[in-house]
Amino acid sequence: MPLQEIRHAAARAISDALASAFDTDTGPVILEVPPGRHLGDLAWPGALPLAKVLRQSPRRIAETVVSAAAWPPEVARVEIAGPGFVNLFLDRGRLLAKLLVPGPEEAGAPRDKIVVEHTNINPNKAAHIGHLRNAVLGDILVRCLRHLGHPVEVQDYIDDTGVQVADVVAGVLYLPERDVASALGQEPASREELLDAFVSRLPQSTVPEPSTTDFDDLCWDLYPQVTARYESEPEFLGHRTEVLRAVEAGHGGLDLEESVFTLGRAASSGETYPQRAVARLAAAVAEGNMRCHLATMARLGIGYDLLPHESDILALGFWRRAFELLKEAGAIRKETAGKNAGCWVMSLASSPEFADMDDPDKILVRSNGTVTYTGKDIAYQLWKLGLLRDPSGTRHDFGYDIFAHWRQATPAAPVEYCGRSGRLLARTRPDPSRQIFGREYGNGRQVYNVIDVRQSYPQKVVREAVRVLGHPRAADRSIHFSYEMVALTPAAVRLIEARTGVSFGLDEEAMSKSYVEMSGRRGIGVKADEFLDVLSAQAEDAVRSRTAPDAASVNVRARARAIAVGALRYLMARQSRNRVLAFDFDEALAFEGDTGPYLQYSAVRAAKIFTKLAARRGEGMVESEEAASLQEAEIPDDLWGLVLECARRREIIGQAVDTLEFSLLAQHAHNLAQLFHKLYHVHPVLPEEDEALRRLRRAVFTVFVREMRSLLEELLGIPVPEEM
RNA sequence: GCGCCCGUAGCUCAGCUGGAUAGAGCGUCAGACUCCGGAUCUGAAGGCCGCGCGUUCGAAUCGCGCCGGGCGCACCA
Repeated sequence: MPLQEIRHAAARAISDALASAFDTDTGPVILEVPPGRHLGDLAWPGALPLAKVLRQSPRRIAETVVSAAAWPPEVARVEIAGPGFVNLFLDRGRLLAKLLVPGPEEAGAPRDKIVVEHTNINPNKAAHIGHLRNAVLGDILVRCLRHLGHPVEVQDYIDDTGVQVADVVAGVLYLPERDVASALGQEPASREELLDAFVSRLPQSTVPEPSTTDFDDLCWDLYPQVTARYESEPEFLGHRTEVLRAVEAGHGGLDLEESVFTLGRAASSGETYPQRAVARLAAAVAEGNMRCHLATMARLGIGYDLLPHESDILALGFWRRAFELLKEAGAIRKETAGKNAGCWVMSLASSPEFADMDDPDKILVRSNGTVTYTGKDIAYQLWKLGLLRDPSGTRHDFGYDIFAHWRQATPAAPVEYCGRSGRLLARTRPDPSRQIFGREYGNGRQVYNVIDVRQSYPQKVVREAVRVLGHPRAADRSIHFSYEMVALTPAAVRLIEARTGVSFGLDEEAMSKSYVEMSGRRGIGVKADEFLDVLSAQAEDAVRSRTAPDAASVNVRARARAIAVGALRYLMARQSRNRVLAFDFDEALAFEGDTGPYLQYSAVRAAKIFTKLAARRGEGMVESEEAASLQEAEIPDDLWGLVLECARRREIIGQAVDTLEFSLLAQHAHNLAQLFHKLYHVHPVLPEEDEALRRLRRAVFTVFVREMRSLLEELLGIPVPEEM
């Protein structure tokens, strides 16, 4: 933040000087960071391109600017270098002192709410590492926005009426008993008994303990069996349709136990399954998986504010209203002929973005009258933006109730669901009269949808729908935060096959590519909880090998968990978002080099200096009173480099949010850690007898420790363990 | 076919709103403190920045055209 201010002030000084010295518009002034410390702390190369316009040598322009500019007090010295670069040298002591004084966070005007939707895992199987990329990126976005002072509402959308949930239900109800039994890990039994066994695996608490043998893992095993069946026996697809139809009709609040009983009885007597009971089972499957997903994300310190359910979007007629609005706006039409006959389609021909498409129409209502996902998503998006309204202007809204409360001990600690206090996690309800006192959901001024790049096209359609409904500005504020998928390296695939004894049957061509796409349908993937367990175990070994054997009391588990989360989150964050992340076990399990633990280690090590310092010299971190005495300090280049870098947080965050490129933030943190590690050996604090020198080092490391902790824990969500 | 993304060291990736010597990590090789933790640090080797043309005082960065790879263009989500 301080550097950003100085940058603005210096840029203004230059543009004022330009304005007074020359009579033409010279464009915006951009200051950059020069390539070497000897070239200053900030640089303006603008004299070079101006040379032609002003018909003067760039050097002369630079001289004119330098002598005319009223530099802010933070600028200590200005030099002109090379062909005409203007290099600014900052007042080092002054900036260091400033960084040590906790600055007043600028309050600013109250800001509008931002809605961020992320995670959104299909509630029909366990989360895999691809889902983690979504959740981690979404979570970091949320953390950054909040850091910048925005109120943010985090939504995890639950697609509880989709095909994938129906597939799992179809599996339990119709797959041969022996297949269901094998997924359950038990001996073959009657359908009735299997149904009981299946339901008994549902999570027993609001959010269960994370596990790799949980309900979502059971579904993970069952689901591929169903999809395989569809391929070998196409008639089996009829069961999917049947379940979907039941889900769409709703269960009307039927009791789960009763439903299971009815289903079991129907199975043993050979009757058809009663629709409402099927729907109830489907709801239980979705909810069971959702709870497991919350548990997985909790490990990573990721929590939410609201769980909007697709079933509620349908039940509350959100689509019906959106449909009316679209019809009124003339944005959709019913096809009477051609391949889309009988469907309601949205024409995209008039928008330039879609103009070149072969078929610029997108189906929103199928010929059988059901709504496509894109249709529902339009309704949901309108609600998120507060634009789903009656003719009278009243906002259409969900019913709500409290799903859980949660808290975190520190910003990056695991989320704990417990008790009746803490942050509130709400879920939507089909009864709009149910509201939570003092809470309003949706109605965001800006909306981020964190969804992988493969859904760019439907996301564009949603945005276009908002636009043609007369809300071009809102459409611009509907942002698709897209990122590339996580895939597996062939080596990773082979390893999973070897470990599980299951062959995915991939051909030679697929295995010769640089990566293999994960597929829930085929069961190809690395489960999130499983991977976190492996990481934790690995970290635990590492911690034990480094801890003195007599220190038995230390909480090795907690440290290992912090390291595992650090490694994972950094892995997900460091790569730029539009590159496929090819997951490789060796690389992902590395704790050295460009990894999360490297960053954590720098913070732990720096903090350790201060605990030793307190014990041996009775000195602590440099606080505001002592900071003033550093104003005149001579700060050598290397220490200064670290200080200057620490001052850049605000502009890095700003850039990361603007570009949705959080690898910038990860790199920045890595850069800081690297600078620190280099200085560490050269500038010892503890043994230094010169008090002034010791104070300077203490001051620099104070800035570093605080900055690093903030970057890691608050922004990247990477916990800093006590020791590691 | 149309659209989007990627192509930089042996491998994995930074750098891209044009700027001053193209950077990390892994791997390879050679080293480091009786001293705040070696999950660290120092050094070496390793680059027609996919290819070509153009714009510019200046291009890894911008434009056009190729080549190679991926994804999307469903009455799936």
